[in-house]
Amino acid sequence: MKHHLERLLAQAVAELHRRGALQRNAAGLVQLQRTRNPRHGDFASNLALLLGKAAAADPRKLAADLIGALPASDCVEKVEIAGPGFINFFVSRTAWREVIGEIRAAGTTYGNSAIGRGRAVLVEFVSANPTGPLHVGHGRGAAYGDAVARLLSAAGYRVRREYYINDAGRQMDILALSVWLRYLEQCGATPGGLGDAFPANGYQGEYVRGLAADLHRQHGDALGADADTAGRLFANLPEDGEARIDALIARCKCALGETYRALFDHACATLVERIRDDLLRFGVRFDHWFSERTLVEGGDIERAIAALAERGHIYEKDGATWFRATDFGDQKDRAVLRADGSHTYFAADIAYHFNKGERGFDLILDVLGADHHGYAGRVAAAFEALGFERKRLQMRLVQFATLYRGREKVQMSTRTGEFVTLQELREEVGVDAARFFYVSRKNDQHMDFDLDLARTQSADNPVYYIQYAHARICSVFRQLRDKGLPDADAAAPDYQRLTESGEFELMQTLSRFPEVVEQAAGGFEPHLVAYYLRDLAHDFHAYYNAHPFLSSEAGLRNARLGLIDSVRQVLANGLDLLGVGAPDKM
RNA sequence: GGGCCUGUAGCUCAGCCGGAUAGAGUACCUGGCUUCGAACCAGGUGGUCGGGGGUUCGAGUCCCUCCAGGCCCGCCA
Repeated sequence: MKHHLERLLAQAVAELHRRGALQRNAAGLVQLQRTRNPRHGDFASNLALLLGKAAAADPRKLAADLIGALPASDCVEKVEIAGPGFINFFVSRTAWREVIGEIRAAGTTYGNSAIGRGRAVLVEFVSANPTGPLHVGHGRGAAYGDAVARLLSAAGYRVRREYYINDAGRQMDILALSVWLRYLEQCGATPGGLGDAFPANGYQGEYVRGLAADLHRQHGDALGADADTAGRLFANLPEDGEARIDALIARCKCALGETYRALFDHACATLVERIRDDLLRFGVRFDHWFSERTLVEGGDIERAIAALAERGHIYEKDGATWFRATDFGDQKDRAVLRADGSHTYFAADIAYHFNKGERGFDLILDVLGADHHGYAGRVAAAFEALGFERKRLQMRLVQFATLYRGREKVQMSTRTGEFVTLQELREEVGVDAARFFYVSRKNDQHMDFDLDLARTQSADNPVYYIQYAHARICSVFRQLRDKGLPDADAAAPDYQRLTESGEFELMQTLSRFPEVVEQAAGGFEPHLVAYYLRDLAHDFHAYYNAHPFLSSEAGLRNARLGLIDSVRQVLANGLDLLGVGAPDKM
């Protein structure tokens, strides 16, 4: 509907231009807006105001000329000039009624568009280090990234979801060490347990003991150390915490030799598998799990640095190798190779984005936690420095959800093991409620998540309000069958029978859905869909309370059933875009 | 010190490329089930859009400045 009217306006502009009444063909300026006030019609355009400004002409006269040049259309009841030069469109009732047939014909594809033109897009999200289970902070990135991916698919993009596994860094060594130390406890090599000897900056979560127990079941004491070795393990360690844990890692590698790799791999693979399973239960499926280690072992980091060097963006200083990020708008230059020749975390990410760029995606979207925002600038800088078009790489930051239990703020740290896992959240509030809550705020909006409230007030969650509308409609159709009434579509419904204002409000809201999806996809803003669905559910519930559907008069009944069936369809389509279910009954 | 995000009703938040009288939920008040599901609906109370200046036909929206909160600023990952 909106696009149709926009085309009419664009034709009017072209016509005026052809007649010489307009300096330039400003069809690109055409924009329509849904009105807030019904007295302003259904759609309004400020086109004459914009053109009047550019041409120093009287906007009201321009508006009159535009209206005069407007092609005839059955959709348009009347067109008016208002205020300083707005053009107000009043859409005919017949045109509104057509949306019902459109929706029912399109079914699950209603709302889809082709604005993506089949372009390939890579969406990378979550990408949490496999050093522990996912927690509620990761949940937001998962819900957001997946909803964006669904939106982009609906908008005609070819979408690939990817998870980047940081399986090569020091954090993973710390994890492996932590598991080994717990394993030594299992072997009885450290009588009474490690107590205070366990490094404070190691991973202290209970799941580490679980991994150690797995190892002990599989290997017995074979990966252990005798009491003497275990005793020497903690002798003469550096005072400093970071140096201390690095020394422990070195001793662990030394004690285990080649089997260190097996320990490391077991911990990593187990946690990745757990994360994958966790996300699947959350309704999120990735197409590809990209391992950082494949970059390291495949020589991709050297290649990426060489590519930067070839373009003159690399220099040496203090024995280290630097990327001149400041040439690309970053705050400071960044090290890629340390003085000892090892690569930095950033170097691996340059290689990863080099790889992403070379895979030929038209659009690359990184969904990052807000704590990585300082990091976004340097990645974008490197991407451009590698010769890629900067616009191809888009980043969206997801702000943290601050957790509360009542008034109390919940502190979270993977290392100390104090966190609420995604699994616990799922079990407490359910997938649908959690996902809807996560995406019902803008990604860059800080979020307070009160766990007590989420649990006790789950019935007040807007998601139930929307799902209830869907279930209610399904229930009406069940009633129809129970009463032995004929199928609503036995004869083609005559929607001319719909004349109530509540019915036209519903049709208008229904017709907005494709616009909402388009806008939400274009701006990576799933929250728009969440707000839209609440509006639609509200219009439906109001209609439900005002008018009976199962009227004894078949013509009116079938028309109304057709209308609410299209509401059901749009509710289901919208919820699906957010990864939320649309139950038949609740 | 620098950078990013945020500031809209008591609370939690929307507000599309600047558009007409700033909207929801929640809380509070008043009504509505003998009838398709009351997890619902109707009505009401509630606003200096953080402060100040600027741009213009028009500013919650753009620019400048100040204030407040969150996060980040390593040859860690």
